Amino acid sequence: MDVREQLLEAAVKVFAIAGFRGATTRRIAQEAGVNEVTLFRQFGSKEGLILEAVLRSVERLQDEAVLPTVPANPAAELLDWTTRHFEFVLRNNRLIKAAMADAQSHPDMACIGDRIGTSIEHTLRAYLERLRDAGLCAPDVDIAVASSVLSGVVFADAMGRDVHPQCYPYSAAEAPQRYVTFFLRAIGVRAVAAPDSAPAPEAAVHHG
Amino acid sequence: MDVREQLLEAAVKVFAIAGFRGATTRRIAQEAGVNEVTLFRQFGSKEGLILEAVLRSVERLQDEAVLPTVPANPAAELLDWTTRHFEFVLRNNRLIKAAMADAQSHPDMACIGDRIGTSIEHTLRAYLERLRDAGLCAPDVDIAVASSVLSGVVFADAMGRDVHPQCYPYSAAEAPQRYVTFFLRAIGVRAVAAPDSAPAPEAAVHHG
DNA sequence: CAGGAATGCAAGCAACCACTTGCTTTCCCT
DNA sequence: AGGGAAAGCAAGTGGTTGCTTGCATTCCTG
Repeated sequence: MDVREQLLEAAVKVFAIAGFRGATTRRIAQEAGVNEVTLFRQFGSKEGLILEAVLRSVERLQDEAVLPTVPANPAAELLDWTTRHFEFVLRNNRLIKAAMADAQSHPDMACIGDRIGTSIEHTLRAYLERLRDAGLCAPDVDIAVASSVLSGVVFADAMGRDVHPQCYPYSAAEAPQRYVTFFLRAIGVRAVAAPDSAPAPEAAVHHG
Repeated sequence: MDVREQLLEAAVKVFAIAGFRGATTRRIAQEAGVNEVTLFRQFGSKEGLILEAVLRSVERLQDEAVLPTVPANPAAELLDWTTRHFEFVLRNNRLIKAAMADAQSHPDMACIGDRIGTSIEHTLRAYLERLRDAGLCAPDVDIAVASSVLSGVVFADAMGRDVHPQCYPYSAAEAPQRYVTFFLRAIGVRAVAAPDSAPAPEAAVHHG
């Protein structure tokens, strides 16, 4: 494997654990199995390395969770999005925490929050608007609030489950299903109606 | 004002901005308008100071948001709790971010997350259980999920509104009302309360 | 095989860090 | 007024950090 690649991987790893100040060049180089001098020869400075590493790490996983352009099976589609989004935030738990904390003194780091924000904006909220326009949920639902609620509970769970687990008596595996069930009821989506248009991608939701 | 007090206030302030490693003793002392040596004479070490400062700061606000033992007006009571909790997290936005990030390398710092968690556990969730037992909401609501949803959206909004404001087209002032309205509908609480028991829900928020 | 580029290694530099020491000054209490 | 505790001040100590330098080694290519 390339030396640059090893350094980039080690940089995100150490940064997620120790933050910007705690991620020393010696530690990153050791983690990468590379001499510290090579780090500076390749990236010029610690800042250059960490910034490039975090940016690349964010870009790589921008589109893991997607939603269809035209809603067919809200229950299954929202469960799929919620599960993927939840697992993504859970997997990058520490990286997100570190980036959020360092974003103040290091504004370029805010990209990760911005990326997640625009992702939610352009997928979940747009989907919910189409859902409402298609008459598949209650017509008077506040879409912006609904979007914030679903993405918010997913974010809070993924960020806080390890810190205060007493708030989450259900496992991480079943959390998305529970949130989606609650959410569907909140926005007035019927338990699945088998429409004539499209069959259900997954038989995850039982019939009513 | 006491020198200890000045140092404790300066410590939380600087820690919230710069994190544990970034909060140097020189900077804290300067922010407090106190000689650096006094810091060590009073608290022994940087760790002792910051830990005591953060702990005290957390304890101070554990009792800001409360809920009644016996539910009377769910809409007003939940709006009051949500508003106070939201304003608390919003006000301590950066402190929470810094503590979350440093909690990994500094386990004693995790108390802030733990404190918030138990606060939610012992106030909101217990309240919702009583609400259900009193027949004031739908009987089949998943209380743990409902509690996570309301506290989650409040947390996510307060933590992310400054980073990706495009997700929050409504102002911070009206956010609690919107979330509570959405939430009440989700758990099946009727919009009405007895007109003689309490006036408009907004009246319960200010003038405390 | 020759030569240049990339990497490793040892050492070091200036800055900053938490923390200490010795001494002077201020302030409070009787 | 006087004595002791608390605070300020200047200087310094050992350790760490980002980054550099000089040189030996490896590796790839023509």
